[in-house]
Amino acid sequence: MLSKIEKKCIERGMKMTEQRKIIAKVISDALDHPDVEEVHQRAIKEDTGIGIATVYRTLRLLDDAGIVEKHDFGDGRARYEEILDDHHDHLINVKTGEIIEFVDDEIEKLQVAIAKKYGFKLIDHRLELYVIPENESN
Amino acid sequence: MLSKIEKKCIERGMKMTEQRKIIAKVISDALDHPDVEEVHQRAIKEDTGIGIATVYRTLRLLDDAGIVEKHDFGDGRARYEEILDDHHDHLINVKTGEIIEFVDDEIEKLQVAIAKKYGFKLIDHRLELYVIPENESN
DNA sequence: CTACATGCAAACCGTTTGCCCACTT
DNA sequence: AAGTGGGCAAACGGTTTGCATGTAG
Repeated sequence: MLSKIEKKCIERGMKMTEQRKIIAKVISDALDHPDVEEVHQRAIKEDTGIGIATVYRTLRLLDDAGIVEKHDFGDGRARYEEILDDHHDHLINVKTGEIIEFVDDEIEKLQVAIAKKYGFKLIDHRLELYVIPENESN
Repeated sequence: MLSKIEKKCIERGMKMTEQRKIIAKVISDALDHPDVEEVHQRAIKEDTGIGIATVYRTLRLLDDAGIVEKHDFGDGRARYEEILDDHHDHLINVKTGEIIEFVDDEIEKLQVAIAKKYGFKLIDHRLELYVIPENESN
């Protein structure tokens, strides 16, 4: 009855405290890209005692373990999401802050090709499209 | 004998003080993507008195005026480069910190198409390829 | 039982801002 | 001469860390 994210944590050798379980669950349940503050708020709903420092520490651990991905969408704080099998990039509606996930195989391939062209191997990338609703002027 | 970056500043209504001229020149002369500290260091070589707050203020001004572009390559501080006619994206060698500029029209077009597909207009994007030398393992 | 995790508050670090003086226009 | 810009140091906001205590393995 361990969740799959908890299993991953244990595989990576993490000591699973109550707090870490809760934080892992919050991330796993999230449908969005919460920042640390938000993860903290959600965690607190399940166990009042969790400190924000623990959230920071755990999120870093999860990031290092390759279980979550840390994003920086340019608003000054980090946002997190669980790494699942499906890779995707992000489209950010700058009017509303809404974030849409998308995949485009062609772009993915082109990226690898570009890296190769310069003699490198692509190990990571960041592609973010900042957009506004089609009809609006500014 | 005004440099073209200075001309742009004046067009945008900036009062051109000695400090701003120097900072503009530093940016214009830069072949790399200096952070604020680095711009400050280079500026100081031409006029010992420039304060770092002025560098921050001027860089922000230049960014707002669309004369420079502010980048965040994930190392915790902002980096700047002059906006010229050539648009390009960045390839970052994570082993050395070296930054290579590249353009790929096909990727550019695909981005516009993706935004459109979701009903948006692309106003900005960020594409960064994090790479390592082709032969190295990690 | 011991090494490691937590909570709290203080420290950090890049960046911004208030204040008062200096300079551009 | 008037109003904007600059320098300094203090404030800020997100994140990290030292320390004493608690807890998973």
